[in-house]
Amino acid sequence: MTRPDAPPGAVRQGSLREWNLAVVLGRIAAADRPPSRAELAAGTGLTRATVSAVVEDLLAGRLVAEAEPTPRTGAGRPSRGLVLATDGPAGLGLEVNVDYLAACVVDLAGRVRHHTVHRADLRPLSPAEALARLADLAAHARADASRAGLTLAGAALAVPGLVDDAGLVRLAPNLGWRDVPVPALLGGKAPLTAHVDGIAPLVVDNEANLAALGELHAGPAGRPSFLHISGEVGIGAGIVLDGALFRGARGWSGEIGHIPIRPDGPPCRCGGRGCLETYTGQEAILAAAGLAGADLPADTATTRLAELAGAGDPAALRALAGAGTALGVAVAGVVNLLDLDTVVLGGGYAPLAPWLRPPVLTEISRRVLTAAWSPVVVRPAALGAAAAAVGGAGSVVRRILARPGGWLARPG
Amino acid sequence: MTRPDAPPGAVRQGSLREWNLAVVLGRIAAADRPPSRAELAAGTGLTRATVSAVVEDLLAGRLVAEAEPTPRTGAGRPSRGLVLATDGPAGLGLEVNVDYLAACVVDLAGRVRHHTVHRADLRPLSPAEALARLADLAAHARADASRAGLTLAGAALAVPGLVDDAGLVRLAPNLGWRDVPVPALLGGKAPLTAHVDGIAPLVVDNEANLAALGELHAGPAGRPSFLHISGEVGIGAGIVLDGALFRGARGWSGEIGHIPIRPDGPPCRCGGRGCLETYTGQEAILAAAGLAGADLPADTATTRLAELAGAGDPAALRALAGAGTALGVAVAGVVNLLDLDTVVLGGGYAPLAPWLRPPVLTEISRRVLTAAWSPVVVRPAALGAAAAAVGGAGSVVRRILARPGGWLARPG
DNA sequence: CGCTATTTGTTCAGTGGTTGAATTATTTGG
DNA sequence: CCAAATAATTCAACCACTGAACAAATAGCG
Repeated sequence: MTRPDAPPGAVRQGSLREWNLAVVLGRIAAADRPPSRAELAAGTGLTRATVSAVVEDLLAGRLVAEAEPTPRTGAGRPSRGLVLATDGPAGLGLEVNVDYLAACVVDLAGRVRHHTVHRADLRPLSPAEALARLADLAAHARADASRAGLTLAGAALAVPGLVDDAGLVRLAPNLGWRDVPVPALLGGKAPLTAHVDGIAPLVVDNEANLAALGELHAGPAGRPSFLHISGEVGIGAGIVLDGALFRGARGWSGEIGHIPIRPDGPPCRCGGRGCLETYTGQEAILAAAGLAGADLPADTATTRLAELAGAGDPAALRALAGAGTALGVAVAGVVNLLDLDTVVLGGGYAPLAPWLRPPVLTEISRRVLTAAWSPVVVRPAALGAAAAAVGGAGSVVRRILARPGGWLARPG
Repeated sequence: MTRPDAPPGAVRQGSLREWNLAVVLGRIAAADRPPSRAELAAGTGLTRATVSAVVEDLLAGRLVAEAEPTPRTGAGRPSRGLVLATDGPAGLGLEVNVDYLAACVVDLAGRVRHHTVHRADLRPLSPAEALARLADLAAHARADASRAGLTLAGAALAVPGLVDDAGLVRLAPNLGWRDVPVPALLGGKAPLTAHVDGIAPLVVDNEANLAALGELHAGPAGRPSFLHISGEVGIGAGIVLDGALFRGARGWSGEIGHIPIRPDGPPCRCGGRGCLETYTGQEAILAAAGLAGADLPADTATTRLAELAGAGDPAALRALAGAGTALGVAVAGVVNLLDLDTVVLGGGYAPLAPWLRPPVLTEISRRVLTAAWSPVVVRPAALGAAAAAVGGAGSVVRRILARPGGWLARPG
């Protein structure tokens, strides 16, 4: 059942050590309390001698550190717990969205060590201007990280749109961007991050994908499968299957907004009819709640809607119930198809979760065959607003954890 | 982008060789013409010395053989091409379905070396009786394989229903089975297959899953993503993502039949309303075509429907157009969500593909955002009726190819 | 026919990394 | 203060890969 796929590449001599570095580091990262070398040996099946040698490399490379000795536990020589270093490599997470910019730094242990959000309507700005502002935030984050002894090993930028492999933003409708070569505009002058073999200096990715990754790493260890729905102007989803983000054949998975709800429903700007977005998109919900004309920034309008619903406003409640039912119909189909056990309401849906959750659950229990056996969890996202930036930064450090060889081999 | 997941297990000394055995074997399996040791060395990055040593192990273990020397090619010592052995391990594939039993043997190279189909209405029989008959087919297949010099290394049984990890058939509605302990009933007396470390002697799996695996292995090499739809009485789907079958959080993925098409459509036996199955299930299509009362076996009825449609019968054509449109609506949602590039019409849909394909394509082009960029292929299944048995047998040999160590370490 | 160029496959000393057992280090308990 | 217990390190042995030299087998050419 595990890894039925053919091995991708050959294994050369040194790969052995590289692999075991990753194994031991992964165990340290996944442990709930600092493990000793002996426990690592027992857990991995390696000998204590090997674990000692591996750990020595990791200590020298500032990837792990020895924890403070614990008070006392039993007889024998006390163990020295190992923890992920908090003064080694870190990831830089960036986000451009319609009404804010964000930058954050996440260390190896997954802790957010720096976080700045710059609120502003980005739509009037050109991509170059917006990215120049973002570069300022990034420089500030970099300086802050440096003061804390952290080295930025890579960066990930979240964009609300379709991105290709080279970091070209094909289309970000709500920003009004089209074919924007982000890496050239952002990293133009000096490189943002230190060069680390195997880590891309800047990855540009869809906001929904990175937010889903953030949710993945914020949650418990394991290999969960869930759907993370980002309800913004458009509705995007990040799909995590067996603990890995699934990007699709061309990297464009997650277009849940255009799942048909009623084949002959209202026309959608995608050309189809009755797509989910026409029922549950931000504009549709606000219009149904009577907030259409207000022309507030998206963020404010959602907050307003939540306030109205909390106060019992009938139009707001009706709008949210209708949206939740449509969302539930779509989600039920997805859960039936993929057998997911968790659905996360993120982005603009997170603050509306108290009102969206019940109708979604109703549709799931009505339509999902296996819901009776084992229930489906529907919950708001654990990470807050700028989840995508945190998720992006986290994806950088996760890659270092998965392949520490590149970091250890660096000149510095 | 490759393997961002943490390494699952530690790497001990001997794993190195084991891994390289799999790498070299995988290259031999994927090559379009028998590769030489030198070509393998160049392709894998290993030294010729290492490849020679690895190949020696594979030859000794009857996993590969040296091909007949080719006429002539150029200067230098002639190379000795390597091919997968056709007298080594093989997989046994079995299938229980509503109106037939099947058994087949597939060798390492993926060739079907034995295939028996026993047509009979299985519904009147008890599970024990049906499985006793299947055991006869299996014994015959085993004897035939033995005569050909093949050793059965494992078996896979396809069942049209929900199966749990232990091989217990929770529910197979069309067979009328519930909580049937298949392994105990089938393998009761003597083991079907030789014991091979790392290969389960008998895997019981959903028919749609194994049929999708068959389609995966019958297709070109690579890591494709596609949806394989088995249209029988119920509609199941096998989901292949990045070249691997996706089973879902609990192993129950693929319930495409209960994707909502119209939230307020006709009631479905699942308890929901307007599920795909109520539009495109075999019963629904036959009823719409006016073949409902005939009470033919499912297989015959489908053939009849294809004949009528081929002769231009208006009711049949109308029924198929309607079914295809509903199917297309569901498929469009799936393709939007998962960014698949291929949809395979299998099972009972394969013979109906000429009529189902056009409306499905219409809905996709109308509703899938990225269809304009890069088209979605909709095609009938390459494997015929008993695709699931072949797929199951193939999954056994694929596992040997992926982890040859277990086979090589066997006592015999 | 014999020689050279060329490519394949094997042999062998060398090396990196793991193994297993012995050894050292550090604490608790009597 | 010593024995028991557990943690971590040291070291010779071993396994698998590396690199280079070597043997094998063929085509081309005079």
